Amino acid sequence: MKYSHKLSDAIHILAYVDIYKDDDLSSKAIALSVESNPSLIRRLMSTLAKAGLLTTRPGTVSPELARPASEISVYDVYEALGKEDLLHIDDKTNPKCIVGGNIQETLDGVYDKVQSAAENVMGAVTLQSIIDDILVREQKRSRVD
Amino acid sequence: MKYSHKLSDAIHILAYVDIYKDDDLSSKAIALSVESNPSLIRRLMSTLAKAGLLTTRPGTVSPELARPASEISVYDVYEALGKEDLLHIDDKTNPKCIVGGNIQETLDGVYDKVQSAAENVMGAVTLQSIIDDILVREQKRSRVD
DNA sequence: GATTCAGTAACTTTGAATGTTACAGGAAAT
DNA sequence: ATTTCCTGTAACATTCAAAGTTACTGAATC
Repeated sequence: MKYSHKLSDAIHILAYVDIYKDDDLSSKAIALSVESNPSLIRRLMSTLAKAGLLTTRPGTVSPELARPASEISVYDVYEALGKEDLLHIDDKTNPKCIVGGNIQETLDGVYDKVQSAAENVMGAVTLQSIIDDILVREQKRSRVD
Repeated sequence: MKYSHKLSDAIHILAYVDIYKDDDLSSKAIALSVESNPSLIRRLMSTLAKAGLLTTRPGTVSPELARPASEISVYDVYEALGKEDLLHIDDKTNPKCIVGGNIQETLDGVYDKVQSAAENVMGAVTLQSIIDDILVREQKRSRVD
């Protein structure tokens, strides 16, 4: 398939809303930063709002983080977007075969462990740390330029 | 995109080769178990052979694990298939923006940590443990049937 | 040399993602 | 209150990597 970067874009949006809180936060302005289109940004923002990470008011340009960036983890964003599994079993295997008939459940167990490990790391990274990292990198950039 | 289950199928093949080592190991027979087609199986087996996990001889039905199942990890298989990243950054963001210009590198760092955690778990799971799990499940199944 | 099957290349189909267009409705300003 | 700007959302189009398919070459065995 096409690779998804929904998670990256959602984090981008949240970081943008925080960093540019006193500037233009319209979907159009954010779309320019993401290099995407306003509709996609609104869709993502709507999802984030429904998950309680962002507050918005229809008709107004007023997105805000629903809670401090230090209390939003990458896992929260990942969860908001529907927790797309990282690995996928093949759910079409021959049940009459010793391997085909059992491997789905076996791999489910293995993939669950992989998934949990990944989610634990996501849970340990806050939006605030991402924002800080972005700002530090920006300072380094402007020093060189 | 379509979800990939290459990893699942590759593990399926290796488990099959070990469990059915005294039976028909033709790509056709394995395809019946995977419920896929022989060509796809051959492609995957070719990749596994090139990575040194499987030995084959052209023209003969003689696939064998290149080393004991206890010495092959899920990570080895994952690596053999090209280590497809689990999370993907959006590589098209506006470099003129504080967020767009830095978030790719920031997220690279975060995703690397997620990736490593996932790979560590994969490294701790052996093909042998998967085979054992399959066989145990099969015994339970036949007891009930 | 006929048959079987591995190995591989080229092409088609599938499906989930992003991109696009359009429109109804809320908010603010004049 | 009507104009303007924006959000929220639905419907549709496009993209692109995966799996599926077909076909061919060449190795091994009989």
